Amino acid sequence: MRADAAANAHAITAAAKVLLATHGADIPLSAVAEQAGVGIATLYRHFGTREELFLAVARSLRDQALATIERHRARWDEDPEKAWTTLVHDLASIRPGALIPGLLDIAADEALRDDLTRIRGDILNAFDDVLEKAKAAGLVQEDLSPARFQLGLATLTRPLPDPLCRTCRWTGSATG
Amino acid sequence: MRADAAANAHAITAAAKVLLATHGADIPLSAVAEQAGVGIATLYRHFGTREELFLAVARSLRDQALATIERHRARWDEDPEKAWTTLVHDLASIRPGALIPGLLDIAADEALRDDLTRIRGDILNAFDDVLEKAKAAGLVQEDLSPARFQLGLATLTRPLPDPLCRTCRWTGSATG
Amino acid sequence: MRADAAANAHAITAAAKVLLATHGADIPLSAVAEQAGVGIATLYRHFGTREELFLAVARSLRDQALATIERHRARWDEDPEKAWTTLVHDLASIRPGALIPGLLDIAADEALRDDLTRIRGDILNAFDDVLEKAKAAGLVQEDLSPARFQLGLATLTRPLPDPLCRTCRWTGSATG
Amino acid sequence: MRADAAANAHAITAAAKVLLATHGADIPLSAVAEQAGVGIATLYRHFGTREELFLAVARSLRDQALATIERHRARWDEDPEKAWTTLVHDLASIRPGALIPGLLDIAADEALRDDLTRIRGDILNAFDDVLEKAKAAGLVQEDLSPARFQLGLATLTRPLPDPLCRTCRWTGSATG
DNA sequence: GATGAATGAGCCTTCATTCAT
DNA sequence: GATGAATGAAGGCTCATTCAT
Repeated sequence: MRADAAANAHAITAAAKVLLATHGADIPLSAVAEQAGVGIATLYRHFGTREELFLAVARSLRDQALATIERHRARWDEDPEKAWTTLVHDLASIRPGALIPGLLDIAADEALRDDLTRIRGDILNAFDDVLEKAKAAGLVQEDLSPARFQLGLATLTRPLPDPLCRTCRWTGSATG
Repeated sequence: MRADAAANAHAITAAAKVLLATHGADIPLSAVAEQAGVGIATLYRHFGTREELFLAVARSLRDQALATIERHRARWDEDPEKAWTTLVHDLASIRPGALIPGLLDIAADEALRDDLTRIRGDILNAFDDVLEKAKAAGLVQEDLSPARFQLGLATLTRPLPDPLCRTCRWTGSATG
Repeated sequence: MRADAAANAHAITAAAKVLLATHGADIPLSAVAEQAGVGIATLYRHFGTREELFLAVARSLRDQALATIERHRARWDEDPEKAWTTLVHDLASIRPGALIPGLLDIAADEALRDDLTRIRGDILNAFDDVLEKAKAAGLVQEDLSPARFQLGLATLTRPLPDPLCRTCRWTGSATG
Repeated sequence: MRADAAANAHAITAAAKVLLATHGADIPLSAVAEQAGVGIATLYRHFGTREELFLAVARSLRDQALATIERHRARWDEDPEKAWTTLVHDLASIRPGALIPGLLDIAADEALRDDLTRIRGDILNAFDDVLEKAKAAGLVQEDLSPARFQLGLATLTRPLPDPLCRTCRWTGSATG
């Protein structure tokens, strides 16, 4: 039964990640539960509050980001520019921006703020390393802080609230 | 009483602009009405639907943008770089990103899509002119399309949903 | 100006009659005003309350009914059966049923009940006459009271709330 | 809790039947919920939309009607006239007219029209049988179609919108 | 542990009615 | 006299959260 529970918890965060990335942070939690294939009560049993769920998603995204950085560590010496470019691309494809509005709610919660700060610290530390290398290779401005870099990633990957990315083409030339 | 009504309509769009810019597009319309100092029914009398209100805001932002561009036209010959920089800054301070999610809803509405397209066309035309000059002065890449430029402005000025920009400082060095 | 006002009042009751007959008594008074080509405030100036408007409609319908009866009086001696049949048909085409729900609201109002009773009395009196003749001619049951006759007319002419008399054919053979 | 839920669903349709029969189809659903002793959200959980609730009521009325016809089947051979009279009386006491305005809304809904048609078909079939017998016994006109018979029942049992059946006695002699 | 059911609170929208011009 | 504007109250519906099985 423990395994079942863990599997459910995982399915729930996975579902939340998918729905957050596509529809933004305003999704009904019942939609997350449905997407995860569990009942709404199960979701609440595992995460207690909406904020805790989002926090779990944040942890998961952090782990993805750290793993991504780790994965690129080797390539760095071969071809710094290539390494940096693909790293940024891969980090962006995690779509950290999707979580921002949700995380603001967490930051508003006295009790959860510290958890969030810790998660963010992990990320900033990892960014620090990698930015050093990038700066050494002359690939980014000297004064780009980890926080600033993170903000940029988040800003650029915030999802539109969904409905019709099809109908409404805001982009002109895709490469412009 | 015609004057009163016009004043109210103006107060409502002004309130909507403020609240959209700070809290994003998910605000209750009752909050807009309250901020404007009118009853909710007055808001609906003037705008009929949430979409029409947002469309009015979009028109207002367009007018601001066009006026901003106009205002910078003179400076252009003196100091192109300065002109371009301040123009971009001023356009960004209109915070076009605040409206995006709201406008998506409009674009979803068969009946309002054309209005939206027209508004956007006005802006793109104005951007076209100004981008030509900027390209001529070597200030932007040759292949930056008006649509792409607009997308960039909007992406970068999307507001956080609010609660506590105080508590949670995502930015590191402000200039980084 | 007096003539204008009277014309407006008349236009309003006429509009109310039309809308009541087709959509039932739940119509917005603003729709009545619009149909009459006047502002909503004009409607209220003339009728004060929704109930008074309906009362005016009731008076108008009463007048139509009385006039109808009068009109048939002559024919009675020639051909009683024909007279009775066409009379009933003509009375039904006034659609008294359309007003019933509205009149119930009036009857609920202490102050207006008497007006309503008086109007109804006029009708019942007229029915009394005519029913006597019909009974004498053996065209209706002896025990049909004026009130009962009126109730029957009203019941049978109550309008459906409108939307789709087209889509939904409740009637089978029209003559069955 | 499955049993509880079913009991609630039943209580809700029962409440709806009562309120529809007495106040007509314009009742607030919150009143239905209250009468059923449940919260408004419970009503919506069970029925989703106002139309679905009314459809459930329609099904219930159909079942009552079919059961009523079945119940009278035996008596038919003994005393056809008595059987027919009491049958009609019992069918009328189901007050099918109460639902008409509500059903019109359903008929307007593309998705629900078929359900409604099916329910109605069940009733018409049952009427067909019984009308045959009545015609054989010379109790009704040969050309009375089931649809026409149903229409008559519905027309005659449409409830008044309520307020004060006490104050306002539209009926004269009850038997006239 | 998992689940569906229940619920109140909240936002959207409409309408009867009043007011100022 | 006539008008459009303003407004609160009410009903429709959804969602986060809790409870009982």
